Amino acid sequence: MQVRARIQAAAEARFKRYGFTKTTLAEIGADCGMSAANIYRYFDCKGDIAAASAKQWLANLRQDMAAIVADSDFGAGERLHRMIRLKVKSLHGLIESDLHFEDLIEYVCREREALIEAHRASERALVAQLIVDGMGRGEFRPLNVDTTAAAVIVATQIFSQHGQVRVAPLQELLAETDNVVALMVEGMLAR
Amino acid sequence: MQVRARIQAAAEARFKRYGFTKTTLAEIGADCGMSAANIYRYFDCKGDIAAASAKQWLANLRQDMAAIVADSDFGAGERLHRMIRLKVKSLHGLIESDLHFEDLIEYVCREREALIEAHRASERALVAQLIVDGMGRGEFRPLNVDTTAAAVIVATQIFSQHGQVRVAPLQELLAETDNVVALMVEGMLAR
DNA sequence: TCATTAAATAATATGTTGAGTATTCATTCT
DNA sequence: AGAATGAATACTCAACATATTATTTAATGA
Repeated sequence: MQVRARIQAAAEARFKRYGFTKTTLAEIGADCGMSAANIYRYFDCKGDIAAASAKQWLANLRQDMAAIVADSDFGAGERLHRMIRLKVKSLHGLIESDLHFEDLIEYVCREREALIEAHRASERALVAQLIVDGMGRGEFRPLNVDTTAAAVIVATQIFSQHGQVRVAPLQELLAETDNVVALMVEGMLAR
Repeated sequence: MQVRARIQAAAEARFKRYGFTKTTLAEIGADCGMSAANIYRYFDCKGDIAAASAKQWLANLRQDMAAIVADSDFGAGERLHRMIRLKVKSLHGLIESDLHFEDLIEYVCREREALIEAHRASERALVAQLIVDGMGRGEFRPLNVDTTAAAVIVATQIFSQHGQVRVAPLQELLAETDNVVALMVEGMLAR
């Protein structure tokens, strides 16, 4: 395994078990059989390791969402439902895993806004793709694709905020999510 | 003016100018010509004074929203738009007023969740009323009133979070709000 | 030359103290 | 008795010292 990947894996394991702030570079280095200083040959700073993990997690999520979008066995509305549900479930699972990922999530949300915003842009693109597809099928009425995609993402954003996710049980979150998406899909359908 | 009201007014003036945390009970007392200790005859704690102010502000907002709901010159969809816009504009105005209300808002959101939740319940009730009215007019299709009202409130909630409000300019917030509401209203319309 | 480290430095977190403030209470005033 | 206060107490916050940790640098070994 490449050194960089080994470092990232070791760091991820510790972030998971002890949290981001309570993990030291010395510990990560020791896990990889190297000094803390040497880590800087592979990452510019501690936060970059966390960011790399987060980026990968988001990329996985995106891939799973893309798979749903691509599955044309289902209607566009149905796929939208599934996509948003997946997103909510994934984040909830991460937070509820009783591991100590919370401060890593907080760090990334606070210090790496660009990462989050890029992911959100990808989500908008996926929804846009779904909308185009839905219009092509005659399932959706003619819509302003970008505006509508943005509206869907922002309206469901609340269900992916850790503050929100922490307090509500998954079932409740999913029920509310479904209601919001259902209403929006209904607004998108062709008459 | 009643003593309690005088205290509240004096506190509000200072909260507005200097912020919640930087205002001391001694100052509020001095403004009312009394000792800090005596304030405790009228409020149980400092936070209760802030809560009373917030409660009143929310009650005002609710009243303005109710006025919009009651104005049957407009269609239900149009009234929903106006109601949500008013909410977004009001909070934005409060935060942008360059006064120092921010820490008071944070305090209330953090320590007085019940107040916020009660207000949100009122909002849901107003939207529910609007939906019933819209259905009565034949403007809306038959809907599950409570579920739909909850969906509208939660989907637009993001526009009333100070974290969100602080970063985005009002015009942008309003545009996004309108897009979300428009899509949901479209989903509510009778065919 | 590249990978690595120990040691130096910078930044951050932790702990401690003192000052300031919220809250309580015994007492005074009316 | 109800209204109010000064003084006592408890709590919170800012400033400072200390310890940990992140990051840089100069030096070493492959």
